[in-house]
Amino acid sequence: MPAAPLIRKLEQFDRISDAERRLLEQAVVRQRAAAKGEDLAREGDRPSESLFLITGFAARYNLVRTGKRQITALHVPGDFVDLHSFLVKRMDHGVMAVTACTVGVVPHEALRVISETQPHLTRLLGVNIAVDAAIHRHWIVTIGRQSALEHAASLLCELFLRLQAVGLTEGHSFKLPLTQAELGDCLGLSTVHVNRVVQELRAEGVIVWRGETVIIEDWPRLQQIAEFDPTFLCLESEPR
Amino acid sequence: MPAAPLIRKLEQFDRISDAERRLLEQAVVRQRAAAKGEDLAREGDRPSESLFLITGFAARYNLVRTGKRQITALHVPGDFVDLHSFLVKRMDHGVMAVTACTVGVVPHEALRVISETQPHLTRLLGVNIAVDAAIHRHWIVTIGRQSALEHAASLLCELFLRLQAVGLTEGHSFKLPLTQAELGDCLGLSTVHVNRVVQELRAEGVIVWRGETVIIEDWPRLQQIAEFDPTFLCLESEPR
DNA sequence: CGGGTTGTTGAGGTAATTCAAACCGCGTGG
DNA sequence: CCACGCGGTTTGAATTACCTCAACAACCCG
Repeated sequence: MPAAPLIRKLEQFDRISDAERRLLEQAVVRQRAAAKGEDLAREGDRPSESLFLITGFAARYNLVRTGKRQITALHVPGDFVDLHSFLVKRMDHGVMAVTACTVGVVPHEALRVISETQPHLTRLLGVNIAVDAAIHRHWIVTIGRQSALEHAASLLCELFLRLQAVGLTEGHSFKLPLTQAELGDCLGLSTVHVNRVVQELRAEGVIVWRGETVIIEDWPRLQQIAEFDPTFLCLESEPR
Repeated sequence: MPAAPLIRKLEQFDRISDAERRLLEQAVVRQRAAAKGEDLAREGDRPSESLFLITGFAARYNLVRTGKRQITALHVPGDFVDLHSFLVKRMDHGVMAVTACTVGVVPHEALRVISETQPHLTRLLGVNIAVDAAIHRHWIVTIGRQSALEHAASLLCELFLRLQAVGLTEGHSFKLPLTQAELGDCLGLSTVHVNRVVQELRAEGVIVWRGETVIIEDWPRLQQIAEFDPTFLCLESEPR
C-alpha cells in the first residue's frame, strides 16, 4: 500500500472518496529506496515523474557560489518533494535524502490524467503546492525578521505539528534526524550558532534533544518564543 | 479589457486558446481601484474572490511581535496576489497596495467552474502558484545565504526580468516605486543598511537609481554580483 | 512656505560569523 | 578488546556584517 502516506496527507485537506483513493493507488506505479545523502533530484533536471516520501526525511536545497547551502524545504512522509515539476518542468533546486528514504513514484502522465478527469483531486494536489508555498513564506519571515533563537524554535514547532499530523510523534517527542549543520542550512545560520541556540533552548528547559530524539518539555513556551501560529500549515480538513 | 494583463501573464507559460481567453475575460467580474497603502487583504481573512493586478505594485507581508514587517512577495501587473486563497481559504498574510493599484476581481466560484471544466487553464493557474513558490524559495536562499549586496542585486535582477516579461521596462530601465524602507522589508534588512548597499551598487556603476527610476548600467555585472539564474521565473512558454 | 516623508551619514553596539581546537560517541579493523 | 578514525557536537576568541539611534539633508505636496 505505498500510496497510504500520500492519501493520509491529502485527507488533511479534505475528504477523499473511495474512487479517488483507488485512482491515487493506481497513480503510484512503483516505490524505490534512496540511501541517506543520495540526491532524489538535481537542479536542472526535467523529471518525468514526481516523488512523494513514504518513509524518511528529505530536503530541497540550493547551493551558492561560496559553497554554502540553503535548505528551502524539509519533507516528511506523505509530502511530495517535487510535485511542482509536473507544472514547472525544470527543477530549480536539488532534493536530497536526509535519511534513508523510500519514495513513491507518480508519473507525470498519471498526474496529467488526474488533472484532465479529476477536478477535486487536482484541487487537492493544488492545495499541496499552495501549502508548500505558505511554508516557504513562513520561512522567509522567520529568516528575515526573527532572531536565531526564535527562528529555531519556530522550525521545531512546525516540524512537530507536521509530524504529528502524519502520526510520527509520541506525546511531545519526535525523531529529528538532522545534524546541527543541516539545521543551520535550514535556518541560514552557521553550525556554531545553531549549537548555541539549541543550548539555550535546552538551558531554558524548553526542549530536550538527545541523539535523534527531541522532546518538547514546554510546548506553550516554545510556541511563545517562536511566535508560532499554525494557521499556515492548513491542517484542517474542509470541502475544497 | 481588464483581463488582458492576466492573459498575458498566463501566456508566459503556454499558449491559450480563444475559448480559454473568453472564459478568463468572463471570470473577471469587475475591477476596482485601491489607494497607495491600502490593504487588499488582511491576515485571517477568508476571501470569496481572488485579485490580480492590472496596474500598480502590491506586496504580501507579515508582521512580527517586535513591530517589524517582512514582505514575502512583490507583485507586478498580471500577478494574482492571492490566488492560493481559493484553495487554502484563510489568508496567512496581508496584501497591501504599494502604489495606487487597479485590480481585477475573480470570484472563487468562477475559479471553481474553471477547475471543474478547464483542465488546461487549471494547470496554468497551478503554474502561477508554483512559480510564486519558486520565487519564495529563491528569496529564502538569498536571505539565508547571500550578503546584503548580493541579495539586493538579486532582487533587482528578479524585478527587472519580471517587469520586462509584462512589458514594463524600457531598455534597461524600469520604475521601482519602493521606498528603501519597503525594500528593507523585502530583504530582511534595516533601512540604513539598504541605503548603504544601494550606494555601493551606485558607486560601482552597476545601477543608477533616481526617484522611482532604476537604470541597470551593467546588467552582466549585476547578475554576476547576484549570482542570478532566471530559470526559476519560468519565463518560457511550453505545452503544459 | 512649511511639514511630513524619504534618503543619507556617522558612531557605537550586537548578533552572528569564522577559525580553531577539543571532545564525544560509535563503528571498524587490527 | 583496545586503538583508531570519523562525523558530529561543544567551547573559546577574534572578527564582521548588520543594527540601532540620532541627526541632518533633500524632496515632495499641499
